[in-house]
Amino acid sequence: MAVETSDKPNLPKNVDDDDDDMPITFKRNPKKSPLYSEVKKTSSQSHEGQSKKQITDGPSDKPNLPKNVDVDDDDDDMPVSFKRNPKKSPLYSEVKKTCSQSHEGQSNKQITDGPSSNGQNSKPSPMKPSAGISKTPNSAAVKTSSNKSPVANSKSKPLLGQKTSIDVKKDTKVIENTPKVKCDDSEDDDDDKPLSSKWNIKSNHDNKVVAPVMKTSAKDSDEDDDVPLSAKLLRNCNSETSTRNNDDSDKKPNSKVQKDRQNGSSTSNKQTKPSTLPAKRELENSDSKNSSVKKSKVSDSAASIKTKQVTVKPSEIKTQEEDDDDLPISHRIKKSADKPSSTKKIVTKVTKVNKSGSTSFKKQTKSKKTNSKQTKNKSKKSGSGSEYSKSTKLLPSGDGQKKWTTLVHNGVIFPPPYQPHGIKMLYKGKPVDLTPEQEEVATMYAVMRDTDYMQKDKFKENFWNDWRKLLGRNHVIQNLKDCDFTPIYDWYQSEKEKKKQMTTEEKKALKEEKLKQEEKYMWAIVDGVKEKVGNFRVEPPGLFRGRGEHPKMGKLKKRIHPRDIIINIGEDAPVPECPIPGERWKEIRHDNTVTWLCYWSDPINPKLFKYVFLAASSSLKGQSDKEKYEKARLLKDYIENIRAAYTKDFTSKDITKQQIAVATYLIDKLALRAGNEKDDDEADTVGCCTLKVENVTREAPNKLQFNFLGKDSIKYENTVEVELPVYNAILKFQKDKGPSDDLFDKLDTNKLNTHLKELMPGLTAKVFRTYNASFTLDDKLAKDTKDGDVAEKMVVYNHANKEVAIICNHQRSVSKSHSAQMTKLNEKIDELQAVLKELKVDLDRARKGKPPTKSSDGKSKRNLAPEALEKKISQTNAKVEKMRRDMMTKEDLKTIALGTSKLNYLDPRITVAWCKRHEVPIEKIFNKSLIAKFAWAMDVDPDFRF
DNA sequence: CTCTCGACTTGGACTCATTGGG
DNA sequence: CCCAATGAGTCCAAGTCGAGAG
Repeated sequence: MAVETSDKPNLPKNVDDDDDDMPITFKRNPKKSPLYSEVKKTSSQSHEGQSKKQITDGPSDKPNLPKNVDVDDDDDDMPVSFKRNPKKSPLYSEVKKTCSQSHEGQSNKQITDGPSSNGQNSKPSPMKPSAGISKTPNSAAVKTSSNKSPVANSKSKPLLGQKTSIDVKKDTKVIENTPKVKCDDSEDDDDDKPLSSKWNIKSNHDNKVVAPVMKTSAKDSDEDDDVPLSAKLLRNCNSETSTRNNDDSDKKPNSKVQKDRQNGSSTSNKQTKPSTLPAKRELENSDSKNSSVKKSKVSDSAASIKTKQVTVKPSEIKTQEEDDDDLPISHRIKKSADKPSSTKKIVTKVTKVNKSGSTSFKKQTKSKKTNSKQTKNKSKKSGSGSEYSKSTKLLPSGDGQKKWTTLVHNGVIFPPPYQPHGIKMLYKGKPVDLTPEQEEVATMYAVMRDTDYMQKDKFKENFWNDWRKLLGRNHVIQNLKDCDFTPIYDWYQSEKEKKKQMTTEEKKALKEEKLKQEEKYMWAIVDGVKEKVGNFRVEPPGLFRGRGEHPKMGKLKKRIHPRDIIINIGEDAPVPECPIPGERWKEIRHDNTVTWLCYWSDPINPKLFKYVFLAASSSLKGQSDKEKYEKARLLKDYIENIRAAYTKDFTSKDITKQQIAVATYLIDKLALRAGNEKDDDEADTVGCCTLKVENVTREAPNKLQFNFLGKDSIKYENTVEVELPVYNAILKFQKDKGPSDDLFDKLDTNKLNTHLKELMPGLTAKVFRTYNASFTLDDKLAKDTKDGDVAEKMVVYNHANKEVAIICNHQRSVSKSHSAQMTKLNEKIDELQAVLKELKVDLDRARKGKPPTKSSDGKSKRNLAPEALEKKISQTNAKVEKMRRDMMTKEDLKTIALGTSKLNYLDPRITVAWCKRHEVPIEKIFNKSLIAKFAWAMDVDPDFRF
């Protein structure tokens, strides 16, 4: 059983192996119906990751299974969505989190008063109800659900019951008690039972009735919903204070008053003194004092509130946390567990994460609700409509939902002002005087001499246009051609050299200095928990380095000032002091429906913004990451029917439908990106919906050759065998069009996604990438992992990872030294071969009692026993083998980037569970930052399957 | 409905620090 | 111990996608 179970799920993709073999599937199916369903699924998945070029898979897959047929039939009659939804709908809604919540979220947004607030206010409004898509009912649910679970079931049967019950309990607890203590308990529970297990379980159970996933969510949401994660965290943190969420919300109203606070500048002035102020301030006293002083407007109540909410002192936090950071996660977890009461109320990040992780999905749901509620309260103060809020479960992940309750941070750090070097460049051979501003830009250009940009006319042209504006019409310098930047370039090189020459100590000192300056910007306190900030450094000025043939490359990206920056921070938090004397922030907002801490508009394209977010290891990011993977897993339940549906539409008379079907097929099979429309002032790249006729070449009888530039102008080349109807449809779409016409002229990403959403709640084009990537990993690992040592298992993992990278077309440029390295390795191998040869000769001689030959340099060698020689030979052989393998891998991976998929597409729970099952240390696969980022996945059940 | 805005994820290259083989 | 290769971390460009405005 076991075997079967495990196998089944995975089967599908056989990239390498046997695509055709339906046999396998078939064989298996017969046995267990449940399994069979799984099999089927798999089979349907035909994609193959194979080498980029070749993906051949058979279309055949889908058609085969009997079951499919059934399904299909059903489906055919009604839209897939229909069938399924009915059952699920309720659940489903939960999952989504919907939002009917229209409550206000707005209030938050509110803006700032600030003088400066130019028009910017337009933030999105708060929450919109996103409509829950209740519309789509599903009927297929039953089937689906039954299908999937087999695996899980078999595995965890015993556990199931248990776990489940536990879960429930846990949840309950949580909900009910607010007290921190309880929370802790709950946490513990969670820890014991990995999330995954929960999920699995649920899904298993559900089987017959409802789609697993959904159910889960439903459950969760119900229970947990009331208590937002953040709240829990908060509690923990504050436990001492005994502050609760409620308090917060209650207070809010008051806080609202504060709203009027001035923008940072004024505030900052007041605050000015201690730079650290902000950080410290939340603390108890400091606050009260400072706050009153600082914020003229802040009401006392507000201040007090503040105190309560953020109990943690930043400084303290830091210390603790920092300590923790050094520890391995596991330790940290433990530690945190221990910490509780004694230490401040600070919850370590890890703890938090775990917690969230365990329940995150649900929690999230609830948190939203709660949030919305709170928000409302805030703005209006009254309305607690909890019920109301509840109804709004279905929030679209998008926004409108409250993301935090309290947010404290110190803003951003600016690059140092330009230091003129005074080196004169030459114009027509003569030194030219430049103002510091002119020199700064000249230096940016000079420094790029060695890059490829210098070969591009567009780059030079754009640079010249911008620089010329700085020089002024009548400047000596009249054209770029006669400019010689060499002196500046040389100066720059020597500066670089100097830096390199610094002693380690000097470097260290410098580093420390930098750290000291930056430290306060590195952390934010979100709902009482200290979290790392992602990019707190404002981008320095420079020349725009667009990728591919970007029309704006070389343009001057001007310096960003505080007056360009909009700060988002808790109402009760001190506005960060403006680091540049005499300047002030553009605007201060208190919008808790978004996660950014700051933003400014992109100087190159004012329509775009640059945001400062929390780091990937933050729970806010972790939560959404987890949701992403859960959504992808949900797709697993729908994929069969979705495939059946689009297959059916390959021949639809409705051209739009047909295009949607084919596009969906390509996205599913090839993991193409959606392909939004692009402006003319962007590089000309495409995704699925924007494919041009010329990007796809047909090769009879049924192959399609793709060739286009995708995101980041990375080339996508692939020839794939497709199902005949697809081939014919492409033929039809290309007919009577020019090479640069849109292949899918009736389609855009909006329509496509709208359609996808009818098939599955929350489904969008990019979910297929996540799904296919994670599914492939899970499948490959299950299929290919054999007994062996860690190194061998790593090979299996890396191979699976590589396959995913190929599917997703994650490329990297070949390193400059690649060929040199290969040559070197080859030489070494040759050398070793020579040694081998000699050793063999010596062995021969030794066996005959003769002395060894002389070594190449004429020296005589030691007389070795034949056994010793044999040993040496085998060692050398092993060495050669290893080198060969290394070379192959290196050559193999020279253009493939494994990191991207690991970071963005592979559900970490697959990896963690696999590591647990096969006793591979997780550190072998995830580095420190990945472990931090995936903290939410670390307690997954070893039986977890995607 | 379409277009634009806004927020957030994805992604390759660069930079800096660490590592490990000679 | 030294240096190149590796790997971690940073940077910031370039996508995706929801939602509101028109």
